Formats: sequence, structure tokens, C-alpha cells
Amino acid sequence: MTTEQPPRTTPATLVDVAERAGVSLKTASRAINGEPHVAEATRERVAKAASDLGFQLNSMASLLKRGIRSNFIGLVTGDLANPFYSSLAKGVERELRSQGLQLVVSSTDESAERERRLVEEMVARQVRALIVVSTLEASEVLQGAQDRGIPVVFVDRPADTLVADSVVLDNREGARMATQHLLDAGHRRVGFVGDFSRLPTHRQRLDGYLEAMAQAGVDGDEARLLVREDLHDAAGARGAVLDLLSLPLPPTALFTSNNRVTIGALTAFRASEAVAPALVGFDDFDLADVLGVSVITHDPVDMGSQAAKLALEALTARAPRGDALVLPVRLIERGSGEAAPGVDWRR
Amino acid sequence: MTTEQPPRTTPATLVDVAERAGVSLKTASRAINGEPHVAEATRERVAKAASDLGFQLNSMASLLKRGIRSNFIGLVTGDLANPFYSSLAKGVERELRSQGLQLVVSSTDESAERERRLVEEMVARQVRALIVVSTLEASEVLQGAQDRGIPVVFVDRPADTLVADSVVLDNREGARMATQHLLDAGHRRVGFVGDFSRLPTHRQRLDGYLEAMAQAGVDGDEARLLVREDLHDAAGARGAVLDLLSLPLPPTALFTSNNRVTIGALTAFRASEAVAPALVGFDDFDLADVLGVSVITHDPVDMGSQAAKLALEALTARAPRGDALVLPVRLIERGSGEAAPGVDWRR
DNA sequence: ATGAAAGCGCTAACAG
DNA sequence: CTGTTAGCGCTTTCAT
Repeated sequence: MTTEQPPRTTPATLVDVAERAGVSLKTASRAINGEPHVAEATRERVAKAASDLGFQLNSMASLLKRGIRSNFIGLVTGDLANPFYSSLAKGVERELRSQGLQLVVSSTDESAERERRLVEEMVARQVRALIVVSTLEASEVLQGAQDRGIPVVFVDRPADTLVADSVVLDNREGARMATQHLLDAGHRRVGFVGDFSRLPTHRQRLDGYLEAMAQAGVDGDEARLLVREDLHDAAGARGAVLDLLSLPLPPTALFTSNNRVTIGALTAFRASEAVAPALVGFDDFDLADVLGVSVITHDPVDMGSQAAKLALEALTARAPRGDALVLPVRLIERGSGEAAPGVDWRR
Repeated sequence: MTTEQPPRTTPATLVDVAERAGVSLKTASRAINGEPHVAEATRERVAKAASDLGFQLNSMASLLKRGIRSNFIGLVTGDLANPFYSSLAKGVERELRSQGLQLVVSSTDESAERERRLVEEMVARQVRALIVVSTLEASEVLQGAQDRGIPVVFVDRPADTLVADSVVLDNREGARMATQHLLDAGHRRVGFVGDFSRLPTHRQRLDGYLEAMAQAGVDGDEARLLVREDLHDAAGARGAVLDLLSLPLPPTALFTSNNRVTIGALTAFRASEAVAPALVGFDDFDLADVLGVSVITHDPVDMGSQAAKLALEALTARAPRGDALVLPVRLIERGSGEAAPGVDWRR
């Protein structure tokens, strides 16, 4: 069935197809688009002509005519190479695909400047909706997008000043559970290692940690001595943990507030002579089971789907209510959190 | 600077802007697009009018007129949630972004059927070029894309029947190095655990393994007893490794042919009573250093960039030469590969 | 069941 | 420096 190709110049248009099939432009259009009121024979003739010509509807023209400005949803995340974000992207894509929409992705690397540029670019390219893991320092452009009628959905981090829907995790409760778990194992000096202090996720997790600590009767100031913040990559977290471990009164347990920080902590444990503290991390990760690391887990793929669903709803002209959908988190106990103070949980 | 919004009906068009600025349509167009030959005062007036109206160029119309069918490059990968693919995506995106193009992503989950659908969809949406990690069972649609003038670049897995550029790793050499490294440590019974046997990456890695084994004087049939294939996820790999370990004459060393398989093997080690075999894995991964796992490493982000570069070149009408760009790999020794037979490398 | 004409919003000639 | 005239490829009336 080798269809001989036409001499590859300009792509065939509907007019060409109509001509070849011996019908009018409109009939060809009807046939191609599967509209009713076309005789079966005609439809087949058109289909044949189209396939002979390697015809492909020009979606630009089609969409222009229909007044649709695009079929794309934009996703602006921190860093695609981070499994958390890429899982999110996967969830978004899966949901959109089922609706015939496509996903355009981009990474800000947590730079507000890049976020601004990316959002502007996406707006210029007329994405139908925007799903963002925002640095929150670029809300003007997001406001601008919203003003232009492009729905904005926040994921992972709730909207700051904008009135927009968001999908977030139960950060505070997760952190509280993690910390409580460590306290229950008999620890008092529980440290906290966290991401950028400006992030709401961070702040909520810190709050949850402090809440648990306070409830256990640990003085706030005392707890804060064991808090390290603004660690955005594994290398930085590693340094901070080494620092904590070399304290005169080092923590006997650690709550690490995201996947990269947890990995940095594990690297630090390996590099340190000291007994590894007990550990619970926020975010599950590959090999956490092998390493016996207890974590606060959740479902980033689902989170992406939920965000996509909100974006799709928003497409149907519903005004944003500024709701935050809070997804549950769960503790998985693997041993690292149950260790008694001073006892190494690694084999 | 609260710009009052127009009563949000239909978005403003260039005509509206021109009218408001008191200039002709074309002058407005020139001003908006930053073309030369516009008086500074005029330009400003137009800019003001545009911003007052919340005007946004209709890219559909603009592109249609210019005969451009889109600004998007499609990336079709196996699974976005796999760090290898998401890093690839990151590299592609970074490269495209610098050229003002956008990235549309999708996951096939290694299903040929899905790949076909996704490619067709992307072609229908008129992506400028396609970058694919192909299952290779869907080459007709890719051929179709190419016939329609859409350049196709293969990543990770070389083109099968198509004449198209590709970017791949030096799989055979990597596998050879890994196996050699294990043999050098005194191992003879070196096992191989691999992905789908139909994948060229798999076959090349198996070849490299067999080559090293043969050179070390191990009989081919003997080696094949220690080969397990078609393990595409960690769970499957885990089972296969447990199976190998329970052999009467189990391997004392293992070469695991990709990141998931390696992770599955590590899970198996943990679950097994037996002494863990020495190990070298293909693909580096988070915590490999913490676990002391030696790996064959490479740069997936760069791989994405290279693929994007080829795609961009192809956009300028250059006919595909069917070249394969082979990216180097490197062994990182972390201890797991140097263990003497029968000695556990884990602390 | 089919077709003719109009025009989506924009840019590319070609004037002035 | 600015404006006028076409028309990109398609879908939408409104005929027939």
C-alpha cells in the first residue's frame, strides 16, 4: 500500500482535496470533519483524495476560523528533572490527553524572572489555561494572564494574592505526623531541615513541626536551634545536616522537608562519623524502602490530574472561587523513624 | 497602575488597537511587532492603546498568515515519571526555549498503540518536529509524519526502518566496561538483568556484556544462563534477581542494564538472605553514592539538548542523513563493583 | 445532500 | 514613515 507522495511542495489544502475528489470545498470539509449530510460514496471519495495527497487539516486555519486560540495547556514547574514535578506533569498530561488537549511544559528553576518570562511567553502563545508551581514572586504576570481570560491553577503552592483555584498537600499535618512519630520513638531533639523559607509549603511544614514540638513540651526557641532553612538542593542540605550533626547537642532525629533535602541528609549521614539520627522525610522516593527510610507520602501524579481537572473546569467559563483542594498525606514507617535516640537504624 | 479592564467580551483585535490609536491597521501591526519604519510617537500611542485594551496578538491568525503551522516541538517519551525521560525532557525544553519554541510532551508507557495515537495527534496539531523515544513498533506513523515534512529525531533508541537522525548512548561500550569491571574484580559468574529484549538499547547492552564475558573466556552458553530479560519495572527486576540468587550456582556479580532494573536489584538484595552480589548498573541515580553503587553514567539532559539541536537543524529543510550521534558513557566506581566474589559490599 | 460567498485576525506586497 | 489591498486555509451562514 505504498502511497506515492506528491512532489512535496506546499502541503495540500482542502481545495486540492475537493478538486481531486470532484466536490466543492464545503463538501470536502464536511467529509473530512465527519459532519453529517454527506453521502457515503462522496465521503469515501474525499477520504481517498485526502490520503492520496497526504492531506492534513491546517489546524491554524481551522482554529482561527472557529475563534479558538489554541489547544494547549501550559504547565510551569520548578524543575522537570525533579521526580516530584515530573510526576506532576505526568498526571496533568494524562488528564488533558483524554480531553484532546496538549501539554506544554517548562521549568523555571525557581527563578522568578524565568517564571515571568515563561508565563508571558505562554500567554503570548495563547495557552487555554495555565497550571503553575509558582515562585509567587511573579504574581503580576499571572494576574495579567487571568485578566486576559486565561484560567490559572496553582499546584503545590497555593495562590498568594490572586483569586485562583489551587491544589496542595496537607503539608502541616504531614509535618506534624512526621515529627510526632519521631517524638513517639523517644526523641526530644528533633531537627528540621527545609527548603526556601519563602515557600508556603515550607512554612506550613515548619508550622506542623513546631506544633508537634510544642505539644511535646519542647520550647519553641529550643526547637528553632535545630531548624535549618533555605536548602533547595541535596548538596546544600548535606552541608546543613553535617552542620547540625556537629553541634554540641546534635539532634537525635531529623525531619527533612522534601525529597532533595532527604537525599542530602542521607548523603550527610554517610559522610559523617556520628551515629545517624532517626529520620522521617517528606515525599517518598525510589529506594526509600531499600534504605528503610520512613516518609510522608502522597500522590504527585494524582495531584497533577486534579490540577488539570480544575483547569478544564475553569475553561467552561466558571469563575475561580479561590478554593484550595487539599490532598491527604500518609506516613509510611520503614524503621528510620522508630529508632531509639542514639541507635543507628542502618544495618 | 490598575488598568481598568474592558468589559471582557471578545478579545481586542488589531483593528481595535489601530482605531483607538488613530492609525491604520498596518501601522498598528508594525508597531506591535516591533518592525522598523514607525515613528517613536506613533509606536508609543499604539502600545498605549494595546495595553489599554488588554490586546494580545492572535497567534493563530499571525501564524496562519505567515504560513507557519505551529511553534511547537513534540516529545514522545516512555514515561515522564522516569527520571531518565524527565531529564531528557528538561534538556529538550532548555534548548527549544532559547529558540522561542515550545515543548509539548507525552508519555507512551511503552505502548505501541499509545505511541501511534500520540504521534498522530501531534501531527494533526502540526508540531514542527518530533523527538521520539520510540517503541519502534509504530514506525508507519512516524514515516507518515516524515512524509508530511515533519522532521523526526530519535532519542535513546535509534531509528529502525526510517532514515532519520538519532541521538543514542554508547550502550555496547558501557555494558562492556561494566562487565569488564566486574570481571577484573575476580568475578566469573556475572549475571545480566535487562529491559524488554526487543529494545535496541537492551540488545546493545547485552552484546557488550557478552563480548566482555567471551573475552574473559566465559562460554557463551554458560553466560546466557545468568541472563534475564524483559524486566521493565523495578518489581519485575526484583523477582528476576531473586530468581538468579536462588540458583544452585548463583551469580557473584550483576550487571543491571538500566535505572529501574538496578533499583529492583537493590530491593531484591534487601529481601534476600544471600550475600549481595557485586553490582554495576547502567544509568546513574539519586543515592547511588550513598549506597555505594558503581554505575555507568551519562548525561540525559545533554542528550535531550542534542536531540533538540538536531530537530532544530532539521527545521531548516536539511534532509535527514540518518546519522546517529553516539554520546559517551563513563564508569563511576563506588565500591559495589570491586567487591571480591562472596564479599558483601554493603556496610 | 451539496455549494457559493463571506470573513476569522493577521501580515505581505505594494503603493503613497 | 504610513496606508490600501489581498488573501493565508478554513468554517459558517444561507442557498439550492
